[in-house]
Amino acid sequence: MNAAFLLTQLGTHAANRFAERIAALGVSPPQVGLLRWIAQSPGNSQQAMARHFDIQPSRVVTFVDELEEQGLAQRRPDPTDRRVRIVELTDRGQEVLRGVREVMREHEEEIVAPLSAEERAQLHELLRRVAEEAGLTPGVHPGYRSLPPRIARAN
Amino acid sequence: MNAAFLLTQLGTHAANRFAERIAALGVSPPQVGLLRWIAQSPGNSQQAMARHFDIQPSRVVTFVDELEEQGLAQRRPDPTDRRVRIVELTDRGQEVLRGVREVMREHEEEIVAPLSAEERAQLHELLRRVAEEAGLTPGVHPGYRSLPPRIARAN
DNA sequence: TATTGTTATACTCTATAACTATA
DNA sequence: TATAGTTATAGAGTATAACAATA
Repeated sequence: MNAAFLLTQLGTHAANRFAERIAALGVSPPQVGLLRWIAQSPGNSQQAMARHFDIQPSRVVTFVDELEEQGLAQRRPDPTDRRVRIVELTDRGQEVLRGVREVMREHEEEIVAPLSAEERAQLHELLRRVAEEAGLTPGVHPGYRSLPPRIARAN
Repeated sequence: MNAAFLLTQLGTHAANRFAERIAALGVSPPQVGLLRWIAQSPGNSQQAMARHFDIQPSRVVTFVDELEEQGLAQRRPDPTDRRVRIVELTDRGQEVLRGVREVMREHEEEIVAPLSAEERAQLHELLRRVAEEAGLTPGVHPGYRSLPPRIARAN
């Protein structure tokens, strides 16, 4: 079992566990990504969101529709360009986001549970360097675009 | 960016890169998983395969169909139980598997490229312990069952 | 003419259940 | 009555292209 396979295996495991945890808050992993980004970069359009996450604009529509239906975000017209719809969090969305942050802390603790404080720092630094070399955008999940999302993978 | 998120992000990246590499050999990630398992545990039924990978028997049918159409594996009747179909590799399947192993070495080298030999050993050991604590079956990819396989994840 | 957001459509992956042939 | 393999069906997730409103 080489490091690349362990990364794939653990990455999927971590994503699955996180999805289970936030399901209790009524949100999905991509919704969490959007909530966090909306909070951090307020006043942005859906196009900006599509560019940031490198997804299709039509998918942004679906995600924002979901957030709106759940009362976590709302669309607002841009006063300077009537084509644009600015997306912002509702009070309830900010509340859910606080819950998400707590879940993230619990999740992190669970994943690195078997490691000492020193080992955690070591792992973090090694992963950070590998991610940097791979050219990954900090905070943005690369998704599964080119990957047939099936189960019985060897790597 | 905590370790859990880095694992998710890097795991997806590694899986995507591996899928790209083996696409040149004409096989998909799950096909690689099956090829390797068939080679390592010869004479097994499709049911055994479904149990090992924890997937539905109906999916095994699809995967083995694909392998057969590509001439990489073939079904053979079990002499002791006429319900059972034993799956084995063809010569061409074994040849492709050798290519897959070479690709795995190249892939591993690419992922850990920025690390020294000592750091690679460190990372491997840390990942191994985390995977063990998480209860992951060695060599079996956990898949994306409970995870909405979308792109804009926060974790 | 280009851009924002939206809708429509098709395609892939997956889970479930029903079916057949054997045991 | 249970099991191995298969087929059929429906549901998610995704990509693509076309569209209306606006710039």
